[in-house]
Amino acid sequence: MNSSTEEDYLKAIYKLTPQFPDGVLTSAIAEVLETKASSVTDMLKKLSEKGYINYVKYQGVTLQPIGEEVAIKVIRKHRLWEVFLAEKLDFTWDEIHEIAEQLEHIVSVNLIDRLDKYLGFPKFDPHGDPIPDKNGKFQKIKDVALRDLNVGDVAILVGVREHSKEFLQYLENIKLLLGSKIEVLNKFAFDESVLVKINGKSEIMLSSLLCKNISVTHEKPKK
Amino acid sequence: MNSSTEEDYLKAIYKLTPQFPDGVLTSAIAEVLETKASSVTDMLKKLSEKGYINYVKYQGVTLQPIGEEVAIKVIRKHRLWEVFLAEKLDFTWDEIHEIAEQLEHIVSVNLIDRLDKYLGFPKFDPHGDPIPDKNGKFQKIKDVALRDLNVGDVAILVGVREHSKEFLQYLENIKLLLGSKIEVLNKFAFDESVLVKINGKSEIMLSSLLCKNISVTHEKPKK
DNA sequence: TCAAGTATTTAGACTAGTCTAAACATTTCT
DNA sequence: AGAAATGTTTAGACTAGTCTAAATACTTGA
Repeated sequence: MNSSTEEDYLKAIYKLTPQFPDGVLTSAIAEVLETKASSVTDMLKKLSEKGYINYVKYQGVTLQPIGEEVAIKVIRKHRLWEVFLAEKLDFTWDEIHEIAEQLEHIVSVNLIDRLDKYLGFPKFDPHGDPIPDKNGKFQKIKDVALRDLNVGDVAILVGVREHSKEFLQYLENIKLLLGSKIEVLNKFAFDESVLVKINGKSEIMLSSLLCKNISVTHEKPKK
Repeated sequence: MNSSTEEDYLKAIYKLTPQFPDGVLTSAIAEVLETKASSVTDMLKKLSEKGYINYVKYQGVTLQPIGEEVAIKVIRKHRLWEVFLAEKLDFTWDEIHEIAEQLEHIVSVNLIDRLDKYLGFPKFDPHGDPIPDKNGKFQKIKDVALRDLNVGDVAILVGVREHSKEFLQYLENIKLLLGSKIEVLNKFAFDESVLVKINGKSEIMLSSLLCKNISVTHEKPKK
């Protein structure tokens, strides 16, 4: 059994792995967990002794299969609870994350599979991120940043790459939600802002930073 | 903000208060929390300093209004989650308690009120215990132990006074559930066992211990 | 290649919660 | 009332996790 702190570390390492393929750095973990590097070092030693990770002093850390399994399970729980909060309890995009941060650590053999069934085995969470199934498998969606579309392209919003309250609240405000249709009307090179039409209705100018953090695809993801 | 350990202590004190009206004893708290008396003493000092309880060395402890409020909130959360687990996820009577023990500590201003609404503002949990509303008010049901009925009495099962897995599993097995109709056919003085008919169908002999822990009433509780 | 700068680890201290063993109160029994 | 039994508290130690400050390793760049 792992403590919820251990789970948080494993999840953080898992999420950072794509950016640090040959070893996640201590400082990167410290930053996402909002803690100090020295605390991270302590925990890495512990997780290494327990066999969850491969840790070489000063060289960063990679997950062992068993550690990845734990991380994926936590992510599965997190995302299923997010679906529950959004669909059943009508929480908005920006509210669900921090509640799910707590719910993801609830321990029960059956609970999460029953919840999965109750929700109809959803494949994506409310932010468009894929939900691992019972066996830890999930579909990787081939998405692209809104920034990389060309004028005239039409796409569907399938995910966000940033989960801050401010960002998500802004998207809710302008009604730019999962599944929204986005047409690129114009792109302005000088500040990299993009003029789009949302769901064939409202036109709005999106900043460079915004466009970098919005994932879109030409195909609608299958539910 | 209170830690979940503090919440557990306040809840335990609250539940023990009826048995110890002028001061819950350290040893009683230690027993229900499955911990040592010395640990309890430490925590009582802390809760006392924080103003949640009234603690006099060697004299036991009573709740301050603010402590009672915290306890009732935790109980509200516990019981609402139990309703969710039983009604939405089809968990059985004996499984829901330990999952709810974890869920009761989830912190969110809105979560529990939304859950309450989603469940249709239930007044009783799956064990027949009343659920405090938003303001901490709840109906006290006037129940009586099955043991105290007379031959010929007919009653409805409205609650249980024991929450062990073994006890609850037994009741599930013999289909003696919340709302079951119970007719007292005979009482045997030598071992205080009772012969009953359940829902007008099966006849069964119930032991003294069982009858002590089953709460019944002549009126059906209003949902 | 070696000095300077940056990142990481170690050392030692702190908090929350727990425990055992010893000291101290309270209750009970004669 | 006083001794014995029981219950409670204190003292000191332990674990998990965190922190600051100092020491150490790695990286960069002249």
